[in-house]
Amino acid sequence: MDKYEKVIDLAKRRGFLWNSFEIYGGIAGFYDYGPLGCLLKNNIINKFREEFLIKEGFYEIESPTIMPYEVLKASGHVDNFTDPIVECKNCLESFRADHLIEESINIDTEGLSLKKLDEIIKKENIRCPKCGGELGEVKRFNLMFVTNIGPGGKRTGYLRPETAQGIFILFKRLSQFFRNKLPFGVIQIGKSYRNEISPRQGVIRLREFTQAEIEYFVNPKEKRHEKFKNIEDEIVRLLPAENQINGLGEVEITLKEAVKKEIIKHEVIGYFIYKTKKFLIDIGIDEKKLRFRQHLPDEIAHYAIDCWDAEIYTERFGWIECVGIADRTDYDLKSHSLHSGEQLDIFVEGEEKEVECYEIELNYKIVGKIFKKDTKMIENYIKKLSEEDKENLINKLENEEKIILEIDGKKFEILKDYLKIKKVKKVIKGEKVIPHVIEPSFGIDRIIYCLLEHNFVEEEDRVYLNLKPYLAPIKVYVFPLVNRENMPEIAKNITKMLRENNIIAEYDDSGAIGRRYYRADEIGVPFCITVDGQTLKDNTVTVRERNTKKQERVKIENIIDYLKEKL
RNA sequence: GCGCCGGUGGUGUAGCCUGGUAUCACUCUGGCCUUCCAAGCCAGCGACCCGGGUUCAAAUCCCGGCCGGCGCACCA
Repeated sequence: MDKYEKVIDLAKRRGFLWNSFEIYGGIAGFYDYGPLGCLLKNNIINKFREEFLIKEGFYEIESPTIMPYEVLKASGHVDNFTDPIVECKNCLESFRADHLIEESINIDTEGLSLKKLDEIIKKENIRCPKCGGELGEVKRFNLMFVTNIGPGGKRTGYLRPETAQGIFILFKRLSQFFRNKLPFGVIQIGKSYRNEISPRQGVIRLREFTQAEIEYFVNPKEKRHEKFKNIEDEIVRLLPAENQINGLGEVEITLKEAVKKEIIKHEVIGYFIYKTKKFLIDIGIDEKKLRFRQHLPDEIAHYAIDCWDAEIYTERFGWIECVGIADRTDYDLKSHSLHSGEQLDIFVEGEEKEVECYEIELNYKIVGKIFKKDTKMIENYIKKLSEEDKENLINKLENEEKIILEIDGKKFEILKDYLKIKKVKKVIKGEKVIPHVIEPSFGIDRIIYCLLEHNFVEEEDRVYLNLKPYLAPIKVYVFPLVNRENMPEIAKNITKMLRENNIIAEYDDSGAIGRRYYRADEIGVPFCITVDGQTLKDNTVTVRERNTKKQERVKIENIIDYLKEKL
């Protein structure tokens, strides 16, 4: 039995993780969180909120998990989140088109279009490897789950493949919420869906999984971070792209140096690498089993300029990607702006500059009488002119005494005295920019598995989960040492008192005391309270700490304070 | 999705080859006992992955599916 098996076995037996739909045979890629798993997951997510929402001043939003076609079209998922497949016309079996070609004629199909793949199959007369039948057209298999919105299936929807898009499309609302000041950070925590071809490795690769994503919007010209100097001496373990290419290993380096040497592109990414490390270590990931690996040039998304994965070491799977930290630039906002027609930018105050420009107003007394209803149209036209166009117009008017404006197919003759032209000096305080977005994206399910594995401790005579008290699903077990002399009643009352003080506690009086300790240890209960003979005399109980097994006598009336201090 | 291997109470298993409804241990539940780390005693709950075929009869043989493991592929 390897460690993975031991951990999953424990998780299943004790109610952390279960295969979904088990009584119907199960479906790969789906897992249920049982009672303890759910508590643990919520505790982790709350820690995430503490670290990013409270301490960083980010805010959380929650958007739908079903998204209309347009959103995913704009994000590129409809077109690019796909594999090319081809179906046999005879036996209806599906194959990866690119692989079929590579196998049959041994050429590289990287980057070829569907059409091209189709042509190759026709030209080379590639046939079904199973039955020899003719192959159909090459199609895309999209890894998104498709659904219909509303009756009649008129609108196509998809289950979101990432939570990020929900944030991007709220950009206008969000920038207003943050009073139009960069930088700002937005969090979304929730389910995402990918119809994986062959999900395996338990909870590591799921079709429905929980992401906690941050989109941190920054001025493209300002990728420094105000808190970087506080953390720049922190040493991190990095595996830069260059080292991977040259077969070199990891480096231990301060963030300051990594940014200075341009291993890490800029301070913001550096800062999030620090925050990610802090969060993971705070919840109990083993620091020795954590590293940050930079994406290689051929694996990084084309729109990203730097990307680092927090990788966590597991005994069975080796290093697995649990967090991705990417600078996605303005790709998403630009794309949504283009497709939606909304301006997704923000005004950034910059250096004060004095510029000369013209102000043009209509001389309404004259113009109004002449153009009547069309006046408004001319007014709008003039307002929208750029500085350059204004200058051209004014010059022309000077030279030719009149100009003809053509607006919406109508022609208007404008004379010099129709306009009031003023040359003014204006102070410009900034410009409109499309923010860049730095995205740390956490795979919560993977992190939970790694956390369980790293904190699964085997001793000669017991197994325990070394969960931090604040993360442990159940905080306290309460036992009567023996089931007589009122001890069960006292223990039950203590359990009740703990629960009334918001401490999750369980009562257990079955079997011998050792067995109860064992059961509690196995699910990571940090404290066990035992009511014994002495309790009857002086109202004290023993509090036993999970890892050390050491006991301390505490007065019942002080129990709540005692525990709250440690949780 | 391909190839190989596997699937029996909650867990680990015996039985499968050579067809006749299932072994043992642990866990779990209730009780007794027990004054601090899986003690003991009594009683109890609990399983042949699903579907089809062969057969008087299928956990057992055959086929398909599902799930799991490994290898390949995939992982924007």
